[in-house]
Amino acid sequence: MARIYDFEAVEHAWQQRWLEQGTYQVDFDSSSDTSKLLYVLCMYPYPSGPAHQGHIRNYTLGDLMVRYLSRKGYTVLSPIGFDSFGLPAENAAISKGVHPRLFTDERIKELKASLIALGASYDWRREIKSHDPSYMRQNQLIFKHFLSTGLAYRANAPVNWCPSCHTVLANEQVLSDGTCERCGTQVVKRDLEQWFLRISDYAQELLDQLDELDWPEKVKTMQRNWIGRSVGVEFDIEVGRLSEGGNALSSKGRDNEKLKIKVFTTRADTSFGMTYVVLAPEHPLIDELTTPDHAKEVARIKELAKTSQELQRTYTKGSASKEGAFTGSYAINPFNNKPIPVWTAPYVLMGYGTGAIMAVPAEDERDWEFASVHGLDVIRTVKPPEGFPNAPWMGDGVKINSDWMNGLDIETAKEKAIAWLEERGIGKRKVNYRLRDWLISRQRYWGCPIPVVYCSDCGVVPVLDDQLPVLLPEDIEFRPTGESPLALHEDFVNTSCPQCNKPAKRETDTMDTFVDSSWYFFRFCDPLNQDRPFDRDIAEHWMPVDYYIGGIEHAILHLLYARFFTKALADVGLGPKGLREPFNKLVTQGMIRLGGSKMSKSKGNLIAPSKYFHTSGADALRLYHLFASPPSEDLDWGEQSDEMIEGCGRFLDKVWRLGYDTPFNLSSGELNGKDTAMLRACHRLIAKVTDDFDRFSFNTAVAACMEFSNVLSRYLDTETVTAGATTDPPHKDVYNQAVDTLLSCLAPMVPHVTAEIYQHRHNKHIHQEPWPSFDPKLAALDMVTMVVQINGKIKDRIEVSSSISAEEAVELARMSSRVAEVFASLEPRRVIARPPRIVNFVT
RNA sequence: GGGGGCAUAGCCCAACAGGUAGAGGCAAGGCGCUUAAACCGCCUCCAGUGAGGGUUCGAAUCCCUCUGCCCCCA
Repeated sequence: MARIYDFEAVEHAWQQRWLEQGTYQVDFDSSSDTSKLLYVLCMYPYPSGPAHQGHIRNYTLGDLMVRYLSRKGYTVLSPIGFDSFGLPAENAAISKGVHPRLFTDERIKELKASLIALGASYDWRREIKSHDPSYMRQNQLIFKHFLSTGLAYRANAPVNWCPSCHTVLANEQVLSDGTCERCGTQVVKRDLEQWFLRISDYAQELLDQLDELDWPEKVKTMQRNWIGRSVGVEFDIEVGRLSEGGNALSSKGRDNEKLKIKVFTTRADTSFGMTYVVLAPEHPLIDELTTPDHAKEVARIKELAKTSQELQRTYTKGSASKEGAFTGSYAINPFNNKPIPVWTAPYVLMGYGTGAIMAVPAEDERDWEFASVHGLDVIRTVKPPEGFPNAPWMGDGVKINSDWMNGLDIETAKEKAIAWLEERGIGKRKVNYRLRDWLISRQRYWGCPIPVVYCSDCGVVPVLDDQLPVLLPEDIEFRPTGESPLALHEDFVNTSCPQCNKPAKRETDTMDTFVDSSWYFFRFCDPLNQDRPFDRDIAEHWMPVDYYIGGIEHAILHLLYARFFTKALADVGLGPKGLREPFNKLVTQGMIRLGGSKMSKSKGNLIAPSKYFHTSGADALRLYHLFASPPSEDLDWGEQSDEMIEGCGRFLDKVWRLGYDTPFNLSSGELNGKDTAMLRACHRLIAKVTDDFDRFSFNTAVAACMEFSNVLSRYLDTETVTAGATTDPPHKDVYNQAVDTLLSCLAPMVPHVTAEIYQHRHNKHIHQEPWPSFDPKLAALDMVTMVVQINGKIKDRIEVSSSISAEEAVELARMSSRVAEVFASLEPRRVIARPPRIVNFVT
């Protein structure tokens, strides 16, 4: 399709100019007016090669905000970097034999080229790459701070282990049937000593401070659910003296030490309905409580738990969820001193609460199903509504079968039950969180090494600061089995103890890449700092991020970890003291879909944006992304997308035609009615676009510009004017103002073509011009159409002044012929007037 | 299984505090321009808002039920 300007040349020239002149470089200056500093940030990308449509959408939105806010007089920090550690690079190394570093650097180059070709405005001096040694060094310094303050610790935790590949798998590498994605072998759980960050210490604060954030409610809700606060009680259940045959419990005869099972419940009111106890198969007391005649069954359950994923274990209808085994032991319900059987089942997880539950089948769905399968007792303690079927009842009701709780409501009974346990020293009120500590160990090569050394004499010793960063060895072998390459690298593993200098072993785990992305926004404020991750004062001036723009898929993990890091950094003295939250306003963009599913590399349904740079240009592609749907909605990439992008290109051609060459024969006399109408349209456009930008409604801003261009082209009537055939030519000043207004409003969205036309017209840089202002009086319409209704049915439309009073409006409406007809003989019962829009008569 | 979002013309989408269902674009068709075509300009076509109920003078908008699609959690 032929275009009237050479968009590739124009776009390339401006991109070079912005790069060479450092147009969007900003610096912190203690004299700057801090109220005029803004920080606009798009989530930094994982470098997957040339940009995909999701990137284009994200970085177009961010760039628009940067350019718009700059012109409103703010100093806007707009950095970009690359989240460059991660599994894909390592997989490529295994399958293609490319070194992850080369692979990654190549892809960063490609992605960076796409971002430049998109015309996005960044302060490139601040570019960060997570795999850059200077970034790794600071990452490791932060880890050491966390280690010395107890925020980082080591503990045993189960990992997904592929027995055939001899390797640890991330959850996403385990298929839904529990097999290894690479070799198809059944994955098992295996305990490993691993590193954790104590995010759970911050659970309450992470929950509370959500209230203050200008984030989409949806994201806040997801985080609340993820943190999963529940209030309840933790109490001990003694293991009793009865065995199955009614004989004294044989178990190792520990008379003086009664065995106790600790359970957590949010429904202490149902304690009288507790008919059994279930331990997680990994529970430390399992072996002690299992009697010899049940050992085989219990062993089977333990094995089952090892090989199933958490999802399968807890899923109500899942195959593993109803499995379980009796241990042979009995516990004593402290409320009524009755013996109840102790079971073990995979549906109870060791990682949640105490790893043991009191089971109340009558008031819990999963317990009910389990009890039905295994023939366990059910005792209702809440009276279900009349006619309720034979099923668990979780709703409100009066307590029954509960001794001294009978007749109470659930809330009161809960309180009394907790108090009862506390008085007797059996239990304690407790707040429990679903949020668990963050496991950051990855048994991988392409990540930031955890900077510690294991010495047989000194134990766990952090690597000295002056020996940081611990770098990844370059000469590394990647086995197709996926074994951790670092663990196999003798020179890397064997080192000396920083304390005693004796031979020692290096930690071979690397950090979860979410660690890298949990503080990069701080580093952007002070990216070259060698001594510290960043200077606190400088960070304090830019932080928090004013607009954080990124995909909804990061609603939970990344955003929660980044919030945690902000608090933790402040608490260990690295971050700005009072800064508890990193992202003030969050803008989440919807996904790009193709054929109903998410467009992604793994699905192989990418439509590469690069071709559009050549066929329609970056401006047209940007405009399409802004125009096609509101940012937060998903965008379906369909057959019409190409046509719409072409349409956007046609619109830019039109803008070029309207503005590049000034037509001849313009008037310079008095303004006539046509001229003032055009002038008012200018003010309306500025008002509309400003408002739309402020509320992230870019699709309507584009539409307003298109509408305006139609008005302008009708006003101009180019053909007639250039032919000199009109007796009523447009006014020169009005025409110029109209073109400049259009360019000005479009500039943040389509930066190249507007810059080019503006340069030609005024020899000035449009992106450095102030954002246009408007006169609200001129922006308002003076005449509007008022609707006259009778009983809500439209009877007439009248042109009225937009400032009409209610009385005048009713009077005019009554004079309307169809209304006058109806009300010639009867009076309306009611008149509703909402000037200047509507008058409604009710008979 | 639980929570959330969305549903308006053939398609993408507007309608901002309940007040004229249409701003803009894509596609289709027609006319003009042209030797012809493309480009360009003008015009036309097309829905009563997923279904049903409720509140209201008035509902795309608020409430309830249902259906479909998507997302998150289990």
